[in-house]
Amino acid sequence: MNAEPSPPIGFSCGLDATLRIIAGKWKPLIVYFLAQAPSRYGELRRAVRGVSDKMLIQHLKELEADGIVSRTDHKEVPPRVDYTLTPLGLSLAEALTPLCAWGADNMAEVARVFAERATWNNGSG
Amino acid sequence: MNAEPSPPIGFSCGLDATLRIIAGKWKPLIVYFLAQAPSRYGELRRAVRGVSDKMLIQHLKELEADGIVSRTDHKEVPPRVDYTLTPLGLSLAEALTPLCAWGADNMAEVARVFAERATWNNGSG
DNA sequence: CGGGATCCATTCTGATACTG
DNA sequence: CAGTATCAGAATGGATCCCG
Repeated sequence: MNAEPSPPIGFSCGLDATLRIIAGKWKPLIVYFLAQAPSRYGELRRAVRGVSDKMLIQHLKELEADGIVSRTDHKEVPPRVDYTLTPLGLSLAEALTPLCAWGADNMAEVARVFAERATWNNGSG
Repeated sequence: MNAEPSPPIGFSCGLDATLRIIAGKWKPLIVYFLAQAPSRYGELRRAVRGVSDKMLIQHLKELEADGIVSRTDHKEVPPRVDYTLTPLGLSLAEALTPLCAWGADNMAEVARVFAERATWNNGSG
C-alpha cells in the first residue's frame, strides 16, 4: 500500500477533527444556514439549493448524532419539524463565518476559475 | 428530480463559493498544512496522513488550477518538487484557521462522538 | 523521489417513486 | 409537509506496475 494505516480516532490537528464533522457535501451549508434562521425541513431544503431529500435527511441525522443540530417534531398535522443548532453547533457555525467571508470576497475569482474549468469539460461539443 | 436546478455558477452565499474550492476530502488539510510549512511532495504526503498518492496528486492539480497552490519543479535528480500557497491560497488558509481552532477546542467532544458511532458499526449484529 | 495509469471494491451522492 | 426505499452513477481509495 502507499499510505500509512491511519488510526481510528487520532487527529493530526484540530482541522482534522473538524473535518470529520463537516465532511459531507452539504453539511457546512446546513450548519451555516441554521445559524442564520430557525428552520423547518422544507425551508432548509429550499435554502440549501441543490440538495436532495435523501442527502438532507441523512446529513441532518448525522449532524444530530454528532451533537451539532437538534430536531423538534411538533407532532402536528400537517407535519412540522424544526431543526436548530445546539450550542456546539452554534460555535461551529461561527468558525465557518470566515470561510463565508472569504468566498464572498473572492467570489468573482472563484466564478472565473469554474467558468474556465467548465470549458475543459464540454470541449467535446 | 426533487431539487431546483441550480445554476452553474450561482452561489447561494460566500460559503457556497468557498466549498466549491475546498470540496474534496483532503483539500482543506492540504491548504492548511501548506500554510504552515513549505512542502515537498513527500512531506505533504506524510503530513496529510491517510491520503493516497492518487488523491493527493489529483487534489493538488485541482488546487493549482484553482489558483490556490503553486507548483515548482526544481528539475533535479533525485526529483524535487515544492508546493506553496499563492496569495489567494494563503488567504483561504487564514479563513480555515477558526475551523482548526474549533476542532482543537472540541476535540474531546468530537472523539467521543466518533467513538460512540464506532460502536454502532461493529455491534456485530 | 515524484508522478502516472489501470483494475476493482467501497462509499457517497443523486434521481425517482412512494408513504403517512 | 416530512420522511423513506431503491437503483444508478460518480467520487474515493487500495493495490500494483511503470517511468525518468
